[in-house]
Amino acid sequence: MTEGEDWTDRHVARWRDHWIDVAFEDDVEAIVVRIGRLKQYFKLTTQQALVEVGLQDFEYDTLHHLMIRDTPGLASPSALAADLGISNAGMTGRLDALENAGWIQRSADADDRRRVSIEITRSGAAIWRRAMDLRGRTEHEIVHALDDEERATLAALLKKMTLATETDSSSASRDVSG
Amino acid sequence: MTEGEDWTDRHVARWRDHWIDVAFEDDVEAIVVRIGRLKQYFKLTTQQALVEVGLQDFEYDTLHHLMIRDTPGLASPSALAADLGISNAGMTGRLDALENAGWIQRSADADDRRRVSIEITRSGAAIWRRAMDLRGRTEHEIVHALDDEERATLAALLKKMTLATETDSSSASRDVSG
DNA sequence: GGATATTACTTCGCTGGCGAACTATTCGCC
DNA sequence: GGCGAATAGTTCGCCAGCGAAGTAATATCC
Repeated sequence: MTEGEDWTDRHVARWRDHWIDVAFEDDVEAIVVRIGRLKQYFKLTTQQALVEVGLQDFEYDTLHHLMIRDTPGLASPSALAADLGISNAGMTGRLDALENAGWIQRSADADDRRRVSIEITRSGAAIWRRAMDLRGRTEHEIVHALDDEERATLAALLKKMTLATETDSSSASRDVSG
Repeated sequence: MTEGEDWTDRHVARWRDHWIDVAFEDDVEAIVVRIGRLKQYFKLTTQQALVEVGLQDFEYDTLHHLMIRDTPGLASPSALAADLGISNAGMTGRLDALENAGWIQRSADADDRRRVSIEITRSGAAIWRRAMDLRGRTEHEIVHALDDEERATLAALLKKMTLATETDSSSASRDVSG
């Protein structure tokens, strides 16, 4: 249809024959695989950006989710863990690291002393911003392989699918990372 | 434009104001985030499928990549590690586990005794098939939130972007998981 | 043809994350 | 108002994966 083949075209072509006894449609497979590969690509470029600002993956991930919540820069450990899709135990570890680096601050809640409040520090917010900025560049570049109209179409089609996942009452529609 | 808002709509709306001093376009962000969320959803449903067949994530991942290569069911450890995007050290660990479970078989190459050949066993192929089948169901369901024409459009738009990532000469276009 | 480099894989020490058990606090209810 | 259940977070033991060093075989070059 357009110029060349991408990895997925070759993948699907190679496998059309093998999928005889497995429920399989190439167009579904092609879409799922391309989504996976794009995500992976974004992940790789994000990692490059993180190296530049001196941030590890899990550190950025945590700061990012802390910032994009409805109460930016402020959260409880368990709420943040749920957003991130990690266990509470893992959360404790991440917070130890971040607190140690001076990017967040733990403080005990006065009213309910079981609760701990996580707050981003000035330097935490600053380094997150720097990472965001770098990360955005490659994403911009790739997504702008499409023109304005195509981007709008793509966004709408993707949304139709995300709505399907989010409406789905099953447990799999639980919180998911951005 | 369509019925409701998805998570991403709310996310972008919430953040439009905060991104003043960061290079940011909502349409790019919306696309990137939706891709991430769809990938995450597929990952979750795959995991559910894996629980049903009694396979761990890394086991399926390895068997899958072993099967979808140009030489299905046959590979060298390092080639497979490259496909999977993991280190050779990690590969050794995975192969130990898979060999132990009887799903793959290691054998020394006669010509070059540094080389090891990995081959999938009958039971390895069988369990992979079962997992594939289950995994495919949810993916089908979600992707079929779109009609035939929409799927074709989506596939083409995604391909335009994957081509951009794969053409990109930078190191980030290295092999990526499917 | 023998020293040196390269290649293919494995072993080692360490780290992030998980589930389960634990601690401390608050809620609910009679 | 006091006892059992629920809730919030941390500690503990374990596992998968990483980078670096190690081992063994082959390639290269004088």
